[in-house]
Amino acid sequence: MTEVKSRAERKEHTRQKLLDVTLKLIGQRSLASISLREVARDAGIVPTAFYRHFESMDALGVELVDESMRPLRQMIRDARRGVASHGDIIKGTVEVLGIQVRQNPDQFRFLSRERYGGVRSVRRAIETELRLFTSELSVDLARLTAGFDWTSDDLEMTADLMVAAMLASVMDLLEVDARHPGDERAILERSEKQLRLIALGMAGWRSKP
Amino acid sequence: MTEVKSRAERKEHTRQKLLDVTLKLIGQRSLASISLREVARDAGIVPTAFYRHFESMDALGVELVDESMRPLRQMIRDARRGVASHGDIIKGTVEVLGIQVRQNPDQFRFLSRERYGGVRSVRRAIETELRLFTSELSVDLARLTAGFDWTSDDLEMTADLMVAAMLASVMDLLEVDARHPGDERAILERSEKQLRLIALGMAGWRSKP
DNA sequence: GAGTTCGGTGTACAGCTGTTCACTGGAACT
DNA sequence: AGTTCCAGTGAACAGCTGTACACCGAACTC
Repeated sequence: MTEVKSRAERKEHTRQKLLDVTLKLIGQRSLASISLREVARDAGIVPTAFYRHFESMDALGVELVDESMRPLRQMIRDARRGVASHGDIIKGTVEVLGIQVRQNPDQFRFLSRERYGGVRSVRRAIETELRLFTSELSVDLARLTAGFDWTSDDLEMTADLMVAAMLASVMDLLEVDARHPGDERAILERSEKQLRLIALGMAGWRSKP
Repeated sequence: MTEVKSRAERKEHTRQKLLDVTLKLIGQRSLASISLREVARDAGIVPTAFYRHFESMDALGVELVDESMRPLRQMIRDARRGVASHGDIIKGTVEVLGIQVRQNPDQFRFLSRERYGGVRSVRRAIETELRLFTSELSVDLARLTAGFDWTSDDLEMTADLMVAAMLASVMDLLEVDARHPGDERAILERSEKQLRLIALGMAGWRSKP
């Protein structure tokens, strides 16, 4: 049994429940079509109590972006650790990607649903975080291309392409969950090939100053 | 003045108006958050008359996919014609992409919004059309790689990567409309570089049987 | 121990939603 | 000319929505 005592703890608890419940609901519909009352109901509180935590559903959505980005950030860390131990960067990265998506489907679904689909504020929050993700990756790429005088612009461009490719795979992964697990492997293998193709392109690339 | 006479013509006219109005509304919000009454109101029709044309908003959405795919199909044709005359495939393709997005922003916005965001039936309709688009592209790629014994699987994989890259650019293009037109050029140039990077990768690729 | 803070409650209201039903008036068919 | 068809009407419905308001009672502060 989890004993809850302090008022602040209780508040944090229901706040988290509101976020969790919304994430669950996002699994089937878009944020814009989820009502404040519905979220409150599923969280076991009265509608008006919702305002004790967020001033609107949009505000909750923005908070949810932070929450959902955590698995993505974890992904970077895992992937970097994987590089050190595993050897094959690409294989390791794709493996980590598959694991994270399988472990946090709701978070990834939320991000892909609302990235272009929803309210402006949520969209911008996601785009900002994703840009951060891309520039982190381009830092890693800079390390790999050290000595080949890549411009930072070309590094960004390449990182952007890789992120686009990986996100497309993520979305494909999310669409097949009900079907055979074989599809998952197929998608991950294709993703690996795509990244390998890009890496091959990088080998032949010459930055123009 | 456009004179309308026949009953069938009148019906087709309001039907088209319903589709147009919905497309306009999608510019700001997602399909799921647009109400039947709102669409009917903007089309100058009483809510119940809506059912004379579509059995639900979801059904209208599926029709809208067809409607919105037309610019994309046009894009393929233009791009192919551009290849014949222009010489540089990639430059021509990206040019066509920029033009089509600028000319049909609402259609592209609808597709990107609802591709992952909305109702299952609409999502599936878009995914189906996009798969068609990808396989068309892989046919073109097959022609370009003739003699290098690429497997059809690898052709699909590459086409998929290219489509993902181009769609990501489309979405970026849609997000900047209010800002300076310089951003548009920057996005298109990055897109061109990305496709060139992939092409470079293709040159070094060896299909494994 | 008295007083304050504050998550959560319950009621209430105006406004919107999808869908029903019986209807109308003019084009289309015979 | 008489009849049928049918896109569009208008009123009515039950149900949902966000939000305002006064209130409670337990955890906190002093």
